[in-house]
Amino acid sequence: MSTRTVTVLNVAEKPSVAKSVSAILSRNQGLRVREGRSRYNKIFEFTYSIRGQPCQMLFTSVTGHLMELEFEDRYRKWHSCDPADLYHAPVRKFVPEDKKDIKRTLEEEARRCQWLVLWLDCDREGENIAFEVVDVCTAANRYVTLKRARFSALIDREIHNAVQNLVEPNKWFADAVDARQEIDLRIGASFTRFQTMLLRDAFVIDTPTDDRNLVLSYGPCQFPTLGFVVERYWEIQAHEPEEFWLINCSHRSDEGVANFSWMRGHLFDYTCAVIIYEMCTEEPNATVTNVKQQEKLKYPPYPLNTIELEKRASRYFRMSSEHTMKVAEELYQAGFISYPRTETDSFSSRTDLHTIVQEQQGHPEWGIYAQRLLDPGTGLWRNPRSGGHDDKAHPPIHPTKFSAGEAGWSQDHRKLYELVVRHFLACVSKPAVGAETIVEIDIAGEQFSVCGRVILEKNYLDVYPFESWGGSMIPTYTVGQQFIPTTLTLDSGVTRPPPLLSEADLLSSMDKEGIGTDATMHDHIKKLLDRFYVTKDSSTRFTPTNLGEALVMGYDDMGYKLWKPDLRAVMERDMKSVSEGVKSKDEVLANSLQQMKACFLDARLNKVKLLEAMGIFFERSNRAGGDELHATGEVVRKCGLCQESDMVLKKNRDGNFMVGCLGFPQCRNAVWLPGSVSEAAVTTNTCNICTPGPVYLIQFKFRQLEIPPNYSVNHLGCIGGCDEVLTQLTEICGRGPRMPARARGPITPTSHANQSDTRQGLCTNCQQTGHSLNDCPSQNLGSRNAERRRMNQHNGNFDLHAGEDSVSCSSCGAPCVLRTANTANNRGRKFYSCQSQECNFFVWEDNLNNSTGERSFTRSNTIPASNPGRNGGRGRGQRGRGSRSGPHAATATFVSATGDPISGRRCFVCGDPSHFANVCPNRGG
DNA sequence: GCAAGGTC
Repeated sequence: MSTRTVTVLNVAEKPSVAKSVSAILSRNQGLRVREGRSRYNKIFEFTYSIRGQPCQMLFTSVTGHLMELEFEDRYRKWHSCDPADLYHAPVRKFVPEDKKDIKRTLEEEARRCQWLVLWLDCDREGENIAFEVVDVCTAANRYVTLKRARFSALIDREIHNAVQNLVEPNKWFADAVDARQEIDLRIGASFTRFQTMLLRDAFVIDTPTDDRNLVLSYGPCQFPTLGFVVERYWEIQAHEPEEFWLINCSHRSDEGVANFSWMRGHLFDYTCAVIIYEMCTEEPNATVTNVKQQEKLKYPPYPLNTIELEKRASRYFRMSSEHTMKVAEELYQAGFISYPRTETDSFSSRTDLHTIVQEQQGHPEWGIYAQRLLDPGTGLWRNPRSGGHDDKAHPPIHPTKFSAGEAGWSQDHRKLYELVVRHFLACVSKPAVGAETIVEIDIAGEQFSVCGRVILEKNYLDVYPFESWGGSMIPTYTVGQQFIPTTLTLDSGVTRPPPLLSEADLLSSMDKEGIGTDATMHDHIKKLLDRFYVTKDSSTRFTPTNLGEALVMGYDDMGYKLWKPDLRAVMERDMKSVSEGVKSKDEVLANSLQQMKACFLDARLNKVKLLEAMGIFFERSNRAGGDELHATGEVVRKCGLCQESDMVLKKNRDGNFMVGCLGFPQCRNAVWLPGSVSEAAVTTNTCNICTPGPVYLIQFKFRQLEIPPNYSVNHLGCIGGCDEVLTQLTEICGRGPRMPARARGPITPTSHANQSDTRQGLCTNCQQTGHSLNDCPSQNLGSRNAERRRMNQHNGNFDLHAGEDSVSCSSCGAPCVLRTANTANNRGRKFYSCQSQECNFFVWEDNLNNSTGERSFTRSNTIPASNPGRNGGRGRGQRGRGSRSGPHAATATFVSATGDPISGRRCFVCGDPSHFANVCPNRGG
């Protein structure tokens, strides 16, 4: 061991780490600081001893990556080569202009050093940056000795331990990043050039930018992010509202009101609901069967990491994630909050949490709370929970300096600082405590329940007003107590589509699927907005633009998952293999690029899919010569929306008919016609109902196999809104162009609030353009259609291929045919349908067999046997007489749980076929 | 003019 002092160049990934580590190692003794070439990256100097070796330590930093990857010059220009060449064009790493000063500092300092110690973040990117630093330093001084400091937190013990146990840099980690960079560059550049050059000039793309400057970028992170937005949008469009029924019960006493909920939730079968409701109203006496009292805790949030900060700022303040990170960065630079880019959501046991709280005691708004927190007598303190993530480099985001507001702060600086402080104080507080009482009652064998809650201690909620926990008082009940409900109603509702994705939803999806990193997610979201792929409304919800939807649709029609997270997931797995030494960088690169090139070439062969998808939304540009997709058709009426142009009948390339406004794209009024239309021609006959006229009638011919048997193949119809046949067939068969085929995966009925803001001009009832929900022509038909569905459950597209398994209709005796439903909710489900056009009988096949599952619970024509007590011989004489064996009827007779045949057309109280029992005037009570 | 990843 030489006793001669060696000079050691230490390099951290960012200035803050250089400063912290220098302070720890020098113990703030003899620490000097001087300027480097870069104004942000200072150089700290102090003496230290590494394993007995006296060292003159120089500590500086970079700012993230020092180098970028680019194609060689001759491939840089867009028209310099075929985009497919970019999969093998030579690439090089270089130091960009704005990093040259850091490079010069490293070169100058390296020349006078014997050792180089790499203090970059201990993750893959950090390891890669370490090798960039090594490249620069060894080019200036090839004799320098390389060492890596491996640390897991910026705390004394870790740092001293790291410097006394220096290791070798990990090439595998760095290789993994090299592979990722190269794949991202080649895929991104090739697809971006391809789709931009293919589409930009071929269509009139109405974006706020000059067409010539429009870039239709593709990237392995931005496209899956776009995919999340489009997928949700399609889910909303494919949603078929479904009517459901539920029984509500309330009870008012001297102590207040209790609103009981039906424990079945709701039923989709009206007849079932009516039967049960009937039983309840006939024996309305309620018996309290259970009173459950329990203490409930509402826990404070986990310590704050980047994604959570972005999500909460979006939810509480509607700040964009990009703006949040900008403001957080400024607060960090000014020393008010800790480092804002961190995955960590648990505090190290060594963090001095009390001191952080102490600093906040003087704040006019939360100072008192901080004082209470520190007073052991209050018992308010509780050690923070662990969220389970630790990036080993930074603590959770927390306040680092007291402020009651600074002169230069904007409202957003104040809000974000307040969020960070209140979140921190909440984390070290006790959970809120509530007392919950759940009361269950039985009415005629049906169970109902209500929950009351009293907040006993607010605790953390006192300092965290962003979260709330509602209390609700209910009267006192005892088991066995009986009462007559104040109200007992049969109510209806309709399933709603899920809402558009909010910024917080989007961040969650990206986080879950591994798209981007905590430091880049907001960039990808911003990129979608900058590229005009999506728009964001005032409640931070995202809608794809026509451009965004068309691009995703084009690749989807090719059958590629380029807009799904899968590609990124595969790359992530490959990177992991490289970083573990399981695969080599070259192997992964060769394999991955070969596959992606094949995919690229295939996509280019199938470019017509992209063109077709774009053609649905955009006019062909004259620049590209001609407009084959929008040939002018016959005039049907004057457009009621723009009141300028004519609406004409058109046939799209995919064979579907529509009536669209010639003012397109300025006016987007359109009526989509049923997908089952095979021929359509405008006649000279006019409608004498629809205004403003004239509205010319259209002679339609439908494909027989695609419409229910009780509809005629030929139909003279009106698109003005008066034509119920057309409306029904549109509902049954789906609209022509695209939406029915877009429903991906099961669409779960949800009860979210009505869609407030979908794409402009799109009706939320029928999803067509040209009118709003309020004046939707299908709106008033909705209830009639629901009624029709109840009467005649032929609510599907029918495939008449399976005719052999026939049974006799129990209603009229005619043969029944086994068919397959083709609606979104029942696609593939078999049912028997009577062949007689006069008879409406049908029964689901799985109700005849012993099928099980939720579907039979919610949509079955028989009452589920979830409540066997109901058949206990109560009610009117005939009820309970039935020979029902299990949850499903064993014969083709359409029966209720009680065994009663159900005609579906008469009132159960008076037998009158003109109404149902819930509105029967003879029902009484 | 293209990606995504660091960071001021």
